[in-house]
Amino acid sequence: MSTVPVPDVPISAVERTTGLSKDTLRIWERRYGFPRPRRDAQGERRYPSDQVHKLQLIRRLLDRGLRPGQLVGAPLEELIARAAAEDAPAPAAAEDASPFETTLRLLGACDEAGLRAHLFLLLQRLGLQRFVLEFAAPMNARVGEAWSRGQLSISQEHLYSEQMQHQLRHWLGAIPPGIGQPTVLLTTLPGELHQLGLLMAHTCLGLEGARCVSLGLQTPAWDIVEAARQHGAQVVGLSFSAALRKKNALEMLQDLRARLPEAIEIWAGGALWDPLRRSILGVTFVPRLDALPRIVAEYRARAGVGTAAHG
Amino acid sequence: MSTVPVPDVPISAVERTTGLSKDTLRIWERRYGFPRPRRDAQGERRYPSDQVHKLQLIRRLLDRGLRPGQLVGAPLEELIARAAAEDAPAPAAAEDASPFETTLRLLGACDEAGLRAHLFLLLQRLGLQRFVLEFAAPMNARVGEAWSRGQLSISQEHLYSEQMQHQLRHWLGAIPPGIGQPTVLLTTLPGELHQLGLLMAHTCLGLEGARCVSLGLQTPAWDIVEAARQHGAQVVGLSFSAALRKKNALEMLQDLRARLPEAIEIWAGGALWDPLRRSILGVTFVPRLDALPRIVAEYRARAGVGTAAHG
DNA sequence: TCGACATATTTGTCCTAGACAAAAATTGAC
DNA sequence: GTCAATTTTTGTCTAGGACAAATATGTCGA
Repeated sequence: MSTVPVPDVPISAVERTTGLSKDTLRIWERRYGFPRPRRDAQGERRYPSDQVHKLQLIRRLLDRGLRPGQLVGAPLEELIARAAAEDAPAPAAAEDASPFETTLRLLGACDEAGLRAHLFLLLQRLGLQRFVLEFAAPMNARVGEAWSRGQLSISQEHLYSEQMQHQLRHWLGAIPPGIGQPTVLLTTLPGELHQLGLLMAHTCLGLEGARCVSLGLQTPAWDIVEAARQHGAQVVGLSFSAALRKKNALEMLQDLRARLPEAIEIWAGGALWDPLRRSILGVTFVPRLDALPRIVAEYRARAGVGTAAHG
Repeated sequence: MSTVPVPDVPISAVERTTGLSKDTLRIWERRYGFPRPRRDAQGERRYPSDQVHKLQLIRRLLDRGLRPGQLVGAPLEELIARAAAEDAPAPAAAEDASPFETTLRLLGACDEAGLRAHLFLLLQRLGLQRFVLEFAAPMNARVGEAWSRGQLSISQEHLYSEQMQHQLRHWLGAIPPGIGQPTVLLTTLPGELHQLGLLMAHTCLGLEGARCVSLGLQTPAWDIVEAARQHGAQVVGLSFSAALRKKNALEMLQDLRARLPEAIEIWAGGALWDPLRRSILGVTFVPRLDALPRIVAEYRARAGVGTAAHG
């Protein structure tokens, strides 16, 4: 219990905490009658915290594929029931002792030290490549599911991402700085917030002997073009997560393809690509991480270059 | 030269790449006559790329403290002249061989391998603590300056951040997982995009023997409260960069303070705090990283606990 | 010359309410 | 069942007006 009362929040704060745009919040109010914020002295919207919580719950359900029309107007109890209903099916399956289940259990318990040790041992046991391909990639999907199902909180998902990043970056530093072919410039387009996909791709490409230069998240298209030139990259590697809006992602990708010299390839991987794969010429889609070795090999055959040792 | 013409971009894309809100873009157009986008078949704004570039230049000048009224209406040449005028004073000073100058030179040359080696050697020479306090902290400021002065591109700044992150995370993994006092939950508020500050704080606290749990970037206030409870944190450590809007930052911080149990302290550090330091009760401001040892010591004295060994 | 205070200007965010296209769901034909 | 055509749903965009917070300018006194 805090002594200071939690004040009703303005629309900008709700946009921040729920990820719903101001426009969306206003039009839901107009169409569905919810949320129904109070107004301050200037007539501006002030959202009570219970409405914000309900909006966050709605957001989670939306991410699971439900539609606003059925959710936004519904009473809170129904939302909670729906959330519970979707929680039921999955957790029944699978062996409890698998690395996946263990990870989820440690996350659920917020056991940071245990998680760190678990990931470390797993990496040592599998080796870096198998750790990434056979554990990290499916584990990411599991964590994402568990989060959207409400079984993990945002902070627990963050904890997972942070620990996994530590492991990957630690061992990534041990890969000899590439002098091989091709030179891949790794980054994401603006708006993308998920680092893990990029880091895993970096690891896989590094293990294939490619020379990787990573710019981290959110590089604007124009700067990608500049950087590709400056680093002498033959390939631009992009990572996408489900969080990126489809429409925006497509536009940005087309834009980048148009600005980048044709000789430089674009390899795009990550989530959310089923409807988009066909639509852009000159972009190689990486369906899964374990396709990267093949794609690198094909590139080398096409470009007439060998591995690091021969290039 | 690309065969596909670069398409004019919609307002949402301009918002993303320039950081100027849609409202701002529209009102500048109304007030200053710039930008002046074309309209598509539906009457929606389509910004040509040269206008977007000019907007990015304006944005950079705004960050240096100039005001929109003098910039937005001005012709491109004047903006470039102004940018050049502000570039003049700084680069004259300082020894060329200092680690700072060397880093900037390597960045300017986009020499990733050289940068990596330089940082590695520097870290080994100084040790982790001095590397963070005496090199990384001032270097960050230098890179930020150089960027806002237009001497470094976005991609070069990203490269710096990425390499520095590698070094810090690599050696952070070597610090024994803390069992000491206090337990600090490290994260940033939503909207924050800069990781380095958080990582440096993590390193400093780890070296003081505190038990650190990092959630990475952008944890909503409510989830911070939850996570602090679950991890048994005595302190929530927050990192702020200059990019975060002042008003939003203040509001979010007040909100968090109100929701968090009084027994849990908030330590806030980073840029942009001069005007805000006094305004929030119950928040300890960390003026610079090298103040952390003192703050930790004071905490221990106050709480009547020793270091890790005694706690 | 400098600081403190009152006034004026600048500037970003919020408001309303209407329009429309892309995405999703539904219907119909085969 | 599968594919195409239609309807509904849904988010983003538009316009100009309003206002308060941030910043600049002017005035006074030390």
